[in-house]
Amino acid sequence: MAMRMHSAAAVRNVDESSASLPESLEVLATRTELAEGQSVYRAGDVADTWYRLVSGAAFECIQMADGRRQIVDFLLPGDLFGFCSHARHESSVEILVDGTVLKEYPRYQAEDLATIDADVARALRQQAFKAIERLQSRMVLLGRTNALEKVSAFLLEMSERTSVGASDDLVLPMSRYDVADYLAIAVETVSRTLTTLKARGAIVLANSRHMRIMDRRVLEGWVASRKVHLAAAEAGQQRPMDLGFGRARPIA
Amino acid sequence: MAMRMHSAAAVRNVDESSASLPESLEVLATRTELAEGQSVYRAGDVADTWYRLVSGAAFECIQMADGRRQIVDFLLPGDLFGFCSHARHESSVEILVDGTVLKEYPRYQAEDLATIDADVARALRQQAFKAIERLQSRMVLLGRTNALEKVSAFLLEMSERTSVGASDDLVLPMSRYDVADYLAIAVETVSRTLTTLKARGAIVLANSRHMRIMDRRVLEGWVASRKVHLAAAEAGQQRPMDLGFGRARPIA
DNA sequence: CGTGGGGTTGATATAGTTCAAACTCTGTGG
DNA sequence: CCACAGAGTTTGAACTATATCAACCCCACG
Repeated sequence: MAMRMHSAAAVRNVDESSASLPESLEVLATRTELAEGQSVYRAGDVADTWYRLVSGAAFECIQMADGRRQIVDFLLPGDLFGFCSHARHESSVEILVDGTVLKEYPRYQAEDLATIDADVARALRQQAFKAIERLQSRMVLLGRTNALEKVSAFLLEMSERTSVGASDDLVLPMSRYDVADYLAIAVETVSRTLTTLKARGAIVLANSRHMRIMDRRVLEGWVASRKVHLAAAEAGQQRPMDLGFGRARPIA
Repeated sequence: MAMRMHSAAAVRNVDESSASLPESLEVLATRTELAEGQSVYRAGDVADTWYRLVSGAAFECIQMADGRRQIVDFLLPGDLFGFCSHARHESSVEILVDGTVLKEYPRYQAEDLATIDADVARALRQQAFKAIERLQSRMVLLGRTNALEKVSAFLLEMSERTSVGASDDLVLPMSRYDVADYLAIAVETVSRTLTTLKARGAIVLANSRHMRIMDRRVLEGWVASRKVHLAAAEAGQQRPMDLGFGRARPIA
């Protein structure tokens, strides 16, 4: 099971910082450290715990009847997960890198606390709303868009989520297979697309997981799936720049 | 703008029933009736209201820079929407059928109420969790799966969400274009796929929006994207039945 | 040094997009 | 009341992006 270690994924730690969970909730938490390949929970398990990833990385996925899987989200430091409106989980969560640390919050204790502490309730609601928005953005990406758009947007997303500052260095904690199941394209297509982006000078690969973004513009140029009001805010010539064979549809 | 009326979409009313919002929240609500084509809110609008659709139908969509749009959700009676973690909306909501009724809840009053009334807080959280699960299921559908799977799953979803009892009659409140933008496939593909399903005896079309499901099994047979533990529960021979040219991948 | 998982690259097949045209239905105006 | 108009829908034909199949490379590890 355990694969060999790639250059220990340089994902920042977010201990108390970005997550912004009230202290009253934090005292309920238990700390756990897990190894690569271990699962936090599986589809069908009782959903009696919420989690927050402190360091490392994981993914949440849904297994399908025919053996395929869809990775629904990559979990990075600060992310809250394990929410479920039922008694049992519909998805599974698996650890991507050795030594991933997470905090566990007993669900019913936390819910009880939320009935008493309005701050806790608000924080939870806020986290849920954020999750909804992230899912919606991801739907846009999954739905439309071609492989170049998907991979470009993926790199930008990961860059934004994992980098400490505005670094252009990017270390992916997941394999090409994982990326493929996240973007819902074949591994081969992921690989080919990265090669294309490399050829266009958008990125440079140190090794398969470690890359540097050389030209964000090229990546952004492919992402037509930006929401309009955001795109509009960028002013100027933001029409998807012609990269040689671009064929953005006529603007309605 | 206003298109002609199709046989007034037979969508059930869910007045106080399924929604299960606490009475204390309900007293804040305002009732509004809207016509087809009107928008409830647009991307960029201030998000100071939550909504619940009482009767009729609407859709939530995200407009993209190149003119395409992704329909993120169809809203049917009982559905709560308008949640937003920011101050402004990232998506738009448009009415699909004339005379759609919705209730409006002032966001900040509702949030204040949630800090006092734990029932309100719990109901909101629960609704948010449900929304997350629905979005995840939809991601699975969008991501993988071919046109037949998408359309079949769509019909089953709509049948489940709109029918009062276990009726096999299905009246779609939306156009083929809307379906296409929901499933992220071309209109032509939607049309062709429906024709295929008709030819296979899965459905019968009264008119373009009104159909009857003749053989649920055929539809379900295409939906390999069922989650495993659900599919497993169905026991027996649930391997995607051979419909002539099925080509489910080998089971890992 | 061999093994095996991950990754890349190539050749081929195909599902779905795109372009184009015809058809259906409903509402409108002469 | 019928003809016209136009959106919505269906069907056809050609094209293409991506999946699929297959080979190969690379590197860590035993």
